[in-house]
Amino acid sequence: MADDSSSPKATEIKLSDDPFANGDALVLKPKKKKAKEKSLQYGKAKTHKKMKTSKKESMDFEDSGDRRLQLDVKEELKEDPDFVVHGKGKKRKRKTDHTDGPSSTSEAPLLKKKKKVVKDEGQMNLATEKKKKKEAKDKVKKEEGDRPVSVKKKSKEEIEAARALKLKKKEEEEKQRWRWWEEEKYEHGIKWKFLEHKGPYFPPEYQPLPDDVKFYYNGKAVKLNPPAEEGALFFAQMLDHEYTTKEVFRNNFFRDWRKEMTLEEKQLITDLNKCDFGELLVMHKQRVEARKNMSKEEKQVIKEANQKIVEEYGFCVLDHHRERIGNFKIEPPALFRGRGDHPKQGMLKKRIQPEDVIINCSKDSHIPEPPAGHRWKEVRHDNTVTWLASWTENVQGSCKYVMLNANSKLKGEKDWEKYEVARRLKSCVDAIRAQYLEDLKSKQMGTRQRAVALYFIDKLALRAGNEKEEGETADTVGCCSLRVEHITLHDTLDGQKFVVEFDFLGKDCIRYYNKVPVIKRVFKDLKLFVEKKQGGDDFFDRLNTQLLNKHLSSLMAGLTAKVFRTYNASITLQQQLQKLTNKTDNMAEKLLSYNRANRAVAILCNHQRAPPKTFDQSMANLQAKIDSRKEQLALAKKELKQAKKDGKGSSDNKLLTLVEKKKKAVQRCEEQLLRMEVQATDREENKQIALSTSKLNYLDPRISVAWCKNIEVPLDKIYNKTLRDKFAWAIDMTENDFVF
DNA sequence: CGGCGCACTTAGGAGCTGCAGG
DNA sequence: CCTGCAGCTCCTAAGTGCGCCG
Repeated sequence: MADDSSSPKATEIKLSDDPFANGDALVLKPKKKKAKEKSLQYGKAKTHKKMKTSKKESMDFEDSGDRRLQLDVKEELKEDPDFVVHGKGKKRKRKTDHTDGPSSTSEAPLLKKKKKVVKDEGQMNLATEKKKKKEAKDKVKKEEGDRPVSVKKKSKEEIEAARALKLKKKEEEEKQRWRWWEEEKYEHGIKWKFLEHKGPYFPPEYQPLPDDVKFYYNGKAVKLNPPAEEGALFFAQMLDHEYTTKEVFRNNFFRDWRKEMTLEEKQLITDLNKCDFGELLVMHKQRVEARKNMSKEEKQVIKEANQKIVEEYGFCVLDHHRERIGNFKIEPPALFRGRGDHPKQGMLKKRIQPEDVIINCSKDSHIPEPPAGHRWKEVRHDNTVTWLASWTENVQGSCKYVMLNANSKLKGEKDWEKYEVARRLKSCVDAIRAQYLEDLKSKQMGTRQRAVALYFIDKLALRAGNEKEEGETADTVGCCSLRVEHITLHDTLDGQKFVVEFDFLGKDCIRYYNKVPVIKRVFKDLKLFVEKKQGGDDFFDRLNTQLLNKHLSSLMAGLTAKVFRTYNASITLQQQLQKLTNKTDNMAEKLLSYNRANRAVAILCNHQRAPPKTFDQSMANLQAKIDSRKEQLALAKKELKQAKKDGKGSSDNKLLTLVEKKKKAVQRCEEQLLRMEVQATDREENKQIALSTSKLNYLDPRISVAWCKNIEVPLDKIYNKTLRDKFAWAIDMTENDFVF
């Protein structure tokens, strides 16, 4: 397993045989897959029937699907004193090792000229790009025109009209789209020249409870003043959630809630356990129910009202173009829901007033009006930042921003740049790997630790792991903040040598569990690092993310720890797609292959999700459908046989057409069955894996676009509307021969 | 030169909705 | 025509990394 070179993670063995090692040599062609590729971790790419899933696909470092169990264990973990080790009473801050900064100069040649490179690559050949995209677009249009109209029984004309309208709208939209990627970039640091907007949208004021809904304390009805009452309602609404059973949540809530009470109320209400929110909860449920049961017309009215709000507040004008704002609504007050064991869960997140909000826009724009009777905290005109409004949130004291939608120029350009940086890493990753392998032997402890950390980041796609203030957030770690207790070293394990077992909570308290064979030198270093340390001690005591990133930026301009995640994710997708897909596959198989390639990335990046609540049920339903279809197929086959028999020797046309008909029926049945089986496989494999995060944030869209073009899969089979909007730049500029 | 705050990306879950399939 | 649920949108928390300041 360990030496499976097809693994996206098996970097140390790949240093020399990386198929992409010499840059552009390799072109992603729609041809057959190479016959002699080593079998990849996902097992059979081809056997669509009976893909028995899960076990086979485990990645090389992963111990037979262990990661799959993680979510189930999450709860237990919280109670397990051996796992959750709390810090030791102070901020986790480290002394830095001064003796071996990233001063080494030998890497210098790696960096070449920066900035320029990105720019040139980005802007290159505007003319040809333009031409090509034009052709591509024409082609699309033609194909759409040729497609036969779906033949439903209903009024064909209506359908036709609707279709035409849709197409027209699409064209319209396309015409309106700002093709910013064809324009010159602004000078460094300038984000816009003109910005105008209406300011954020504030949530509605609190509406006091009707008189017949009462809160009780100690059995007696108490009418609370509105702010306290609002707090009570927040808590009541969450009563069915397990949050409200947690001690920390309850204590935090109660403390903050009391701050909203009048002196009298405060004196009376001293014990949360004596509070009865029952009627509030009932009312809440009734309201939810009522909303659900609204008539179509009522719903339509609400929908239209919302659209009006979006129309008014949801857009801004940025450099002559109307752009969608991502989050124009101020976050309404609520109880803070931190993830995992968050020390601040249950605290009251206060209502934001215009007086808390800073507005950012052009001086010469129409300055947004604050709501009547209010003022803004400040109006500034800073075109070196991308936000339109900001405020400070009271629970964590952090800043919140109103920013543009992902399909905007500002976001898109940054995204494009991100992938270009990752592509530049591709061209020098071999040298960087060689360097850190060398550094594993350094005399400087700091350098060694840096090398090992890089090895993990590169091979396992770990996050950088910034320091966190203790007591402010849940106890989670990344690479640099790993502690001794998160790692177990096995000289041998299950027949493999030098196995490192990781078990820690990462971002969003998602558990990372993995058993990884490492090279001997790394293993030796790891042993060295843990000497004389306790479980709660930092694993890399001479390293932090600043040091690491400083070193990385000396190797390549713009290189930081997170670039490795982007790079390894994208390169993995590209490699897997090439291995898994066949042009001769049918559509369902192609899509399964795409999902599997996507899945390889999601597993690498540890993107998990809670299994859908209805997973087992819906799986069983699907299986039932498959079974009944199988019966149908058997029946159809029998009928075909019969028809053939009857028709043999006869020249009766009726009989012959009957045979043909039956043949078709069998075929159709088979196709449907296959499609369902593929779907079942896909769904099963995806039980606890979230594909969306990597699709949205890590996979260079040009890889997917080129794949679609090459293998003749319509793009909307893999990208929904949002994704197509976000990646419009890539869809527009990518040719079949794109190589990441 | 390290600590901190700001700006921006990445993340999973809740809740809604539209449509496939009965 | 109804309904269940997959897939989407929305929401906001939780990361990364940079640059400023003392």
